[in-house]
Amino acid sequence: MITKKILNWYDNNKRSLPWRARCSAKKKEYFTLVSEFMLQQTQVKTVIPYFNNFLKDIPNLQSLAKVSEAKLLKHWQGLGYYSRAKNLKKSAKMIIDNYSGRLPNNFEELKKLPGVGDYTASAVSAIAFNQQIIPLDGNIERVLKRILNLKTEEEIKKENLHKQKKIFGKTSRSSDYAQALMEIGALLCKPKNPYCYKCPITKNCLSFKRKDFEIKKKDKKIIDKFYLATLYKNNNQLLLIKNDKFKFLKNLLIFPMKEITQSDSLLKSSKKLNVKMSNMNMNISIDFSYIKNKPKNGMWIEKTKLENYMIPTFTKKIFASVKHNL
DNA sequence: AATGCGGGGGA
DNA sequence: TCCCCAGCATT
Repeated sequence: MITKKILNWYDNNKRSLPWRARCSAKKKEYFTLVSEFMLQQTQVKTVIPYFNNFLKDIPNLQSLAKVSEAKLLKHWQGLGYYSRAKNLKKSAKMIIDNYSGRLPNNFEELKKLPGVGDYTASAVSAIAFNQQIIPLDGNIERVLKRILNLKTEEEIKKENLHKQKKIFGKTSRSSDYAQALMEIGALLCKPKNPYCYKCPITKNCLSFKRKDFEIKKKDKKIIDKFYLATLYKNNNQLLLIKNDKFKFLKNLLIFPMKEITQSDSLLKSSKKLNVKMSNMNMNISIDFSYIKNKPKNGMWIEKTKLENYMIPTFTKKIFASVKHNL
């Protein structure tokens, strides 16, 4: 039985993670909520120190609901996806106001919390409340695709993956089982060079049988975009503006810039730079100039103090690549 | 159904 | 370099 093999492997091989520490039910709920928010698109190894620091300073739902924005973001600094932090705090407030300070124990109610989608609602249901539900994260998705050797567009659709989850069977240890499946994905059934020789379920695995471990995923198109950024300089200061023009980095600080064509980009630039952002590739040409036609809503920032502001990595990258010319 | 959101780690 | 990570919200 696949369920038993997986749980047995998990019992002998699971990592010791801070949010897996034995504790009261109430604390378990809080641990699960915080860790699941932090783990959204972020590796376990990265999250561990953040989780520990967070819990030291913000030990329960009540303190989280009252924490200052500055302190909250400070704890999140470097994790990325900062709206997760704000949503986590909002969720804490809602749980206190609407659910008497205890997490709702079912998928539908959990999904009403901001920042909680299908995955997190399923994961919390299973992990904190031992509900018979298997979350579909990147790890379990990969394990499923490997076991069934799913390849075609039809086969790898989310809807079909949710159907196929039934091959994992049922167990009364739903909390452990959800974590066990993710653990197998993370530790053994890796995207490349999976450790099949350690895997407890190779006998059930079609990819193993066929010796075909390639994972089929929807192909994302990468678009090249070309921009001309202008560095306005005034003594020690550089001009940044609040971005209300481009769809990315909304309301955050960027250098004044405009989109240009590829041929223009080839012609006019004193310096060229490639910046990768999200799934966009951007080719940025930098133009240097002194004060002229200052854009509206500009913000002069002393270049040595650039680091003190909340500035997106995108802008920092451009700055870093040109600062020796200033 | 696509796309934007950040940043880090590993090959 | 490129790929992926215990995804979510918006369009």
